[in-house]
Amino acid sequence: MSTKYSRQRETLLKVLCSTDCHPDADWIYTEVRKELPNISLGTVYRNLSNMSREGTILKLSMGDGKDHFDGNTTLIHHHMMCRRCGSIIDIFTPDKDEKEFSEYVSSYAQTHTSAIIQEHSVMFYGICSDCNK
Amino acid sequence: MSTKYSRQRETLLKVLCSTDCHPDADWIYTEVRKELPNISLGTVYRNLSNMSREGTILKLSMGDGKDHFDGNTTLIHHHMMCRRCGSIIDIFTPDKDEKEFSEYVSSYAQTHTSAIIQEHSVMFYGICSDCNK
DNA sequence: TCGATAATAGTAATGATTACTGTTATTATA
DNA sequence: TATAATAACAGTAATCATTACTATTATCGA
Repeated sequence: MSTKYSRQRETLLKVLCSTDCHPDADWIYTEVRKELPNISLGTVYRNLSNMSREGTILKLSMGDGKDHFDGNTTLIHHHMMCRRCGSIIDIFTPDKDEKEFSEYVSSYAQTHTSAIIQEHSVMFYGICSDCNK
Repeated sequence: MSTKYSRQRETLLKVLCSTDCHPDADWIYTEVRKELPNISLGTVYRNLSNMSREGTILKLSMGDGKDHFDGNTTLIHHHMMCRRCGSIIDIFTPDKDEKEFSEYVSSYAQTHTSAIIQEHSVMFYGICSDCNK
């Protein structure tokens, strides 16, 4: 069951990678339809699900009832959800700091449990700079 | 609009606090019905929502499509979801370490963004000790 | 005891996501 | 290039978690 090319998936990925707004499936659906008016919502969901499972994109569950997606997987960074406007913003940190941070967080948990820690995700909540003006 | 007592809420809280399995709304509904057979699912959701907003209980969004709840808010701890069985387990850490950890995580983000960081949640993913046997 | 109203039960509605099915597009191979 | 196998699709129905609505009930202060 090798992966076959599809224009739908290519376009979807292009749309997702050209924004930093961490959209949900419906936003992506709306945007992709501007280029492929007949794409189906199921196709959007299926591709988002497949690509996040494979690690091509990132799925974010921030507790607002729907999943958000991030096309930027090359540059490690964190996310904050604004309590006022609901937007999700990136928090970029220097690579060297990030390595240390990630190591600290995972080993912090690993030293206190007999389970095997494979991954972790850190979510921040607060007020974005736009809402704070 | 002061809060009035209700046996439904009391029972729900008692049920939630007497387990460490981080149940979802439906599990809680099933359990509470053993004591209050006529409680409605809406009442469960409304109370879970109210109590987590007030901080009486904790809502966990771990990315499996539904919310989980934790009645233990007095002892700060972390959570890991098992990739194999889906269960959520607690990771307890010494109080002094926890303070330092929490401070480190939030200041790590705060020094790299102009947004106001208010809270953070750290979720771990891996294989629980039961699944690792 | 009574009145105001918070909370409820029961049900309908919503919103996000998944499943299904017949059709289309991709790709390896003849 | 034609063909055959099948991955992916469009369109739609179904599911699941959650919220909204409404008439009734329970709490609680006066």
